[in-house]
Amino acid sequence: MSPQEKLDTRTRIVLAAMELFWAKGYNSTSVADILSRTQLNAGSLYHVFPGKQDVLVAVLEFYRDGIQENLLDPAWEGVDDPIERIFALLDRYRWMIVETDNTYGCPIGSLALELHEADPVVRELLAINFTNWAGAIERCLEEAGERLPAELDRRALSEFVLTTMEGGVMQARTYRDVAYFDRGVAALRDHFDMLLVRAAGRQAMA
Amino acid sequence: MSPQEKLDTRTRIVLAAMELFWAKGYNSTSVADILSRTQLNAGSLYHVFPGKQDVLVAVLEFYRDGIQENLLDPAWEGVDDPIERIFALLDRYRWMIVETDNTYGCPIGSLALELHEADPVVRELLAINFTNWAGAIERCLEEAGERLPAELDRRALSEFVLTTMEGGVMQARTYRDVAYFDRGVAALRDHFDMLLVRAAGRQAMA
DNA sequence: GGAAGGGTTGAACGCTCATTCAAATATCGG
DNA sequence: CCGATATTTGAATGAGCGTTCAACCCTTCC
Repeated sequence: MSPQEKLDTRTRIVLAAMELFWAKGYNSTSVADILSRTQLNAGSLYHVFPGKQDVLVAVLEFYRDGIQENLLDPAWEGVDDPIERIFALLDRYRWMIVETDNTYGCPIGSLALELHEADPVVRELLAINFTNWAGAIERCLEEAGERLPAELDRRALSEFVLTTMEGGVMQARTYRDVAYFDRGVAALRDHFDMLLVRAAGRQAMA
Repeated sequence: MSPQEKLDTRTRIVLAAMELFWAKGYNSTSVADILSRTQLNAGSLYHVFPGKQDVLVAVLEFYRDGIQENLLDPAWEGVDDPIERIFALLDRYRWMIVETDNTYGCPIGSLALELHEADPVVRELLAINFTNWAGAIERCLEEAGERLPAELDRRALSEFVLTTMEGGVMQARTYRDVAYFDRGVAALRDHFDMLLVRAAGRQAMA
C-alpha cells in the first residue's frame, strides 16, 4: 500500500503536484502527470479543484503553512545561536543540492521566474513565501541583538540572505557544482563576520 | 518597412525569439509566436533551424557574443573606476526593472530556472553566459588591485555580485517593487565598503 | 432496503503545439 | 536566358494539452 493511499484525494493531489512542480516546473507538468502519479482519474481532480492553476495555489499554500515544520525546524535542530541558525538553514539547502546531484532548485524561486504572467493570487503567494522565509531570518537577526550594528537594516540583510540562497542555488544548478553555492555562502559569512567586528568595535567604544 | 526586414531570416528569428523567450519564457513561447512576430512561415524557420531548441541555442549564443556591446559598454559609459563599474552595471539592471514596470527578469537566470531538464548544450550555454558576466566583474576586481584585501577570493566575490543581481531581480519582480533590488544592492555596497576599509587598514600597517 | 448525494470513472472534446513536406518562387552562376 | 540550387509557402499531421460530463459506485441515513 502506497503511503499516500490513506490520505484524502485533495492532499494526495497537492503532494504529488508539489513534487512534480518542483522537479519539472509548472508548465512542464501536465494534469495527466499528476493523475498518473496519484493513480486518480481526471474527474476526481476536477471534482476537488476547478483547474490546474488552483492546484498550484494549493501547493503554494502548503509551502506557506509548512515552512516551520518542514523547513525551519529540521534545519535548526540542535542549533541555538541565532546567527548560526542562518547558516544552518543555508547548510540545509546545501544538503538538498548535494542530495539531488546538484539539480536542486528552490521551488518558490523557480516558480517565481517561470511564471511570467502569473495570476495575482499566485504572485501574492510566491511573495508571501519569500516574506515568511526572510521573516524567519529577520527574527534571527533581531535575536542577535547588539552583536550586530545597531544601525543595520535587519530587513535588508534578511532579504540579502534569501538572495544569497537563491543566487547560490541557481548557479550551483546551472553549473551542476555545489562549489558555487559554497562560495556564495562563504561570501555571506565574510559579510557577517565584518558586521560582527564592526558592532564589537562600537560596543568597546561605549 | 519594419526594421527587421533588411536582416536575414536567421537573424530575424533570433531577435524575435530573444524578445519572446525573455518576455514569456521558453516553454510558453510557441513556434507560432515567433512566426507571427517575424512574419515568416513555418518552413522558413525549419529551413534554418532543425527545431525550436536550436533557436534557443542561437539566442543564448547571441547573448554570449554580445555581452560587451549590448550590456557592458552601455553600462560603463563614462564610468572608469572599476568598483563603480560594478555598481553601474547593477544600476543598469535597476533601470531595466523600472523600465519594465518591475516585471524585468534576467533572461539567463529565468531560463536557467525554467529549463529543469535542459539539454547539455543549452545548460553549458547558460553556464557560459554566467561565467562571462562574472568574469567581467572579476576583471573589475582585479583592476581595483590593492584597494581590496590581498587574500580576497576575487572569483567568489564576482559570483556574489551575480548572486546579488539575480536575487534582487527575482525579488523585485515577485513583489513588483524595485525597493527589494535596491536593498540588495545596498547590502552589497556595504560589503564592498567593509572590504575597502579592511584593505586600507592592512595597507596602513605595511 | 432504498433513496440521496458525495465522490469516481474514463472516454471524449476542442484546442494548441512542434514539426513536415510537396509545391511554388526567388536567386544566381554560366 | 536557362538550369540548378536555395529559400519560402502554408496546409496538413499527429501528439499532447486542460477540461468536461454522463454514467456509475459507494457510503450514509431513515
